[in-house]
Amino acid sequence: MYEYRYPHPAVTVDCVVFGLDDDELKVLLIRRLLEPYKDRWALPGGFVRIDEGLEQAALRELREETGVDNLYLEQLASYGAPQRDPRERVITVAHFAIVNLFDHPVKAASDAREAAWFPVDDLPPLAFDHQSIFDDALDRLQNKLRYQPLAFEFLPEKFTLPQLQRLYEIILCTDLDKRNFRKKILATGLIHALEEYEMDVSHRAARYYRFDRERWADGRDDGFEFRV
Amino acid sequence: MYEYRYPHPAVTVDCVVFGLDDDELKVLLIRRLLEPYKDRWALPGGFVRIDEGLEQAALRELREETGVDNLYLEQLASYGAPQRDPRERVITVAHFAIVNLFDHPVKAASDAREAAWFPVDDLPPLAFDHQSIFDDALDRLQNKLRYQPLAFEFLPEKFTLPQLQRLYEIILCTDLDKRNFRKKILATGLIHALEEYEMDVSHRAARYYRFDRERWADGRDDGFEFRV
DNA sequence: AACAAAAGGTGTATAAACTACACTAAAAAA
DNA sequence: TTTTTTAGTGTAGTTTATACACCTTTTGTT
Repeated sequence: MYEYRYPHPAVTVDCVVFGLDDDELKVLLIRRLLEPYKDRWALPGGFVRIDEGLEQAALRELREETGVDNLYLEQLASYGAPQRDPRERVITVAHFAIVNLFDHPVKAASDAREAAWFPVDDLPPLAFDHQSIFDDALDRLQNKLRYQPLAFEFLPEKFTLPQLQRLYEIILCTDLDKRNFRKKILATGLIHALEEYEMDVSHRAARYYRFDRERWADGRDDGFEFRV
Repeated sequence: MYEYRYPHPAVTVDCVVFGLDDDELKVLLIRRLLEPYKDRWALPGGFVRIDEGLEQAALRELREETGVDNLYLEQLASYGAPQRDPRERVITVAHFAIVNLFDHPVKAASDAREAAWFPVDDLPPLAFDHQSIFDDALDRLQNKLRYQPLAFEFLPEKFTLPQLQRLYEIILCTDLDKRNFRKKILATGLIHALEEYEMDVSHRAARYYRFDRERWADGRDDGFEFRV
């Protein structure tokens, strides 16, 4: 047992993990094995260990519960309404994550837990306040996609412009003009054409491009001035 | 004593409170009375009580430590590096705040604690990881000022356009063109001219304007499309 | 009373960015 | 050879952003 002079809340991390699967934006959920909310779907997450950082805890829980390994992760916000967990006071530090399902398909979790990808516009009822955490995460994704190069976290190293445009259209729920989209995305100077083309498609093959991460990291001041 | 089956971190809130004072951007600090970092300056904050929300805790601590009452407050981020507090594991949920020092001058703290406003570009050494929390808060302020009507949180109900422009120039560390600034700020449709003018100035009196909070709250979708 | 000092207030021309829009090119399948 | 399907390209018109200089109002000074 651990003793404190004052009551301490428990602290957890939870992750909203987005991925692009089958031309749909999906989120990764796990089914709860224990009360409360037993059998309900929930965001992957768990208790922060006493000697690990927040991001470290999020990465560990994701690996343990869903086998997800290689991903983009940033902190989203903390949620601490006093009654959000019926067991005890629990404050959760929510994280926002993106996995590239092309290069790193998510295998079944190592333990017995059931994990599954759900389309973001058709979620089952979620445990705790996870629906509102999810809503905040989706807002963040839609906003940040407009002025930061998040899109490339969803895509393989080599991607085509129609693929990239579809991604924007799917996440932002909008139609974009093909010519204007290309003009803007190429004007950033961060996307380079490769001498490779699609194969095995039953129509004209699209050219592959890559995102220049180094250049983005360097000239971060210039910003990713891409607004759709 | 309080007992738990697993170790629990302590959870605190800390606040980066900005204010405009004497044509300078300042931040509110308190001097620590206890170890660790005794006598160092620190962000106001303290432990979250077991039955209060995070924002509620932030407001309470601010009132207790600095007497600040009426302010704009939003969550900034959480900081949980395992060794950030030498006593025990402490995770802090940092908040971002703005006080209007025109209408609500900050009186001395109720308890014996010393509180003071420091110019943001001339801070004393801070306790814990508070410098890096402050840095993040300043980034947030500078960014958000460009596309959200945060400026009005610093100013009195009635303000002049030169006053507003100076605020932008001070916070963004830049010079702005007077005519273009007025054009843009008025184009938002959220700032209304009053039939009142400055008095007791030894030069042409500036007109007063007010920010239309209701209209902003309504048409939030339209956004505060103000980019400097 | 006139003038100087100090800050407030106004418009226009140019450049840059954004939007709307329609056809040709390439590859495979019929 | 033709059809189907998707990739790829340019321009004109509109909107938005930028650069820039003078007059107005009030007070204080001579």
